[in-house]
Amino acid sequence: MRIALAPGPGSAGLLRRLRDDGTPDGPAEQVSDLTAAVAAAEAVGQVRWVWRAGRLCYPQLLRSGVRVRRCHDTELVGSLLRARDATPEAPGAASGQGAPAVAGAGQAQFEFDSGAADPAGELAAVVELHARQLASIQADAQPARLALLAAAESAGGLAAAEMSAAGLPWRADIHDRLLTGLLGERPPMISGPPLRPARLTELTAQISAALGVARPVNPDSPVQLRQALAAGGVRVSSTRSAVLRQVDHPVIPLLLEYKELARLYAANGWSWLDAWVSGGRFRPEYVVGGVVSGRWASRGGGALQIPKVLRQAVVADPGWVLVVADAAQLEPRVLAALAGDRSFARAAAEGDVYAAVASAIGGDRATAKVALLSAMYGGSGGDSRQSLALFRRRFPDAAAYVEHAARAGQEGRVVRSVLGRTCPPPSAAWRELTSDSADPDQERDPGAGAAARARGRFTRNFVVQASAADWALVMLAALRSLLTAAPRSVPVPLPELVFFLHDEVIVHCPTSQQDRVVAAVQAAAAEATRLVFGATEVSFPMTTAVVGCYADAK
DNA sequence: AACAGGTGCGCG
DNA sequence: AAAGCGCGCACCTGTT
Repeated sequence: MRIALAPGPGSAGLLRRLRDDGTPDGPAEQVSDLTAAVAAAEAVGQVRWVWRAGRLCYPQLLRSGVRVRRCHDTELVGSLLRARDATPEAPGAASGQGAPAVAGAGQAQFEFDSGAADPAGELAAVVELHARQLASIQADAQPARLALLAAAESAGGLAAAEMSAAGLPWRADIHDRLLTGLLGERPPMISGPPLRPARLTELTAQISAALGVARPVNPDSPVQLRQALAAGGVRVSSTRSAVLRQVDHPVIPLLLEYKELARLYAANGWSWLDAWVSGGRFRPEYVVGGVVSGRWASRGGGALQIPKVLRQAVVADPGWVLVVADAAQLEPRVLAALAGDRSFARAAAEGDVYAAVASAIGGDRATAKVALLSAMYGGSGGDSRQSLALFRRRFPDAAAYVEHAARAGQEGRVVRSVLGRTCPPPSAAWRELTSDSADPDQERDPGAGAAARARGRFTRNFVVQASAADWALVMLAALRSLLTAAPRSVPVPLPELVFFLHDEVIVHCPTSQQDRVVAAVQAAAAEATRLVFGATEVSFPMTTAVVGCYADAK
């Protein structure tokens, strides 16, 4: 059963039952307590809520303790369909001029036109959009796959809101102790230029002394630092750690230590703690579909870049544990399943893919890993050349799959993930830059080849990264539903999804539930593999660790 | 004072 | 000859 929903005014809202094709099945109904109405409908049966966006509608429900199982998120589905239908401007090959930008056919088709301050207007818009989106999915060349993607993306919207509401358990006291140990006491908050923690001040002085400069150098300034290094006879192309590490000079260890600590202080120091951790939880805001490949992004708090040292602060509540699960070597396995390469699929059938590839190409594991990464990322650096050639000879179908995607990108075409997520078309500037000139006298821009190859690397990687994101999203959706659907003879708090990062998920659960959660993770992975890739020899194992502290997972 | 773009580094 | 994919965020620098 589908029910369209529009919130407001206040705690009231509008509901309208829909048939499975999206047409209304009755009149719109006003309810005075929307949350209660949603809870009541969820208790009775399997509802798919049809709403403008979980991002907008769901947090309110969660605050009242109401969860929903399924939804159709017109905002998220709309952005999938817009990406699919986006058409680049006509190539400017003949004239060398970029053709004027023409809105793609689907450009305006899946958007909200009303500001929807009025619930009736929003409900009508939702109902109409939903029907149009269902029809558009049915008209796709691969309707079943796209429908799965739409459902998974919508479920992702639910999971994201639930994870933000639950929060990642975070011990501010441990974090604070860690900072103090590494940086010294927290600098007092005063007006004027911010004070540095003691350890950073100390290092700054030592760095200036080691460089023998009269005026103190600000190590945060690449310009100043490069000048000071040059004055000391050290010439570097940049002040990146990787570059500095190759230099032999007494100041280098000081600089490397400074960089590491300054980064921790700036990105995840006390201010971060004040801003993002409250009530023992870190509550990031996830942006579902925020990356073109379908990976999630985040807004504020740098949720997807928590440094490894801070994992010490992620500690389960008393009587609870963290189940940390990670899809092992996801991208190579995805390539194996995508490409239908028999030999490669056999290599990815179990165990360590890199080791299996190594024995197939007669090299060591590290070489095999470089070859695989080069195949998936488009690298061609000196060391990878030979191993990549071996890889291509031994696994021709896998190599051909990514090379085909690279060629499409270079030629300005788009590529799609296994479930039909489409990469963006090239920009007008790219087309302009790379278009062949009809005028033989006109110099071709020397950057044209580089731009074409860069797009080739992007689409080469897109088919793998986006298909991996498809798999992970379906896995997350399956896990979410397994965790909440589990029968509970004794009332025990439900396990909670608390973190998701590309190929890794953390569930916080009562200790008594840990075995069930681990089993659910494995079941979710198997389900995702079946739904996304059908019958395949490739396995997608998930490693799981049951720990009290995130830092103790692998 | 505010902004844009570059640099650098954290994560996968 | 140059060369790996995708992000978010903080700081610096030059400009308005």
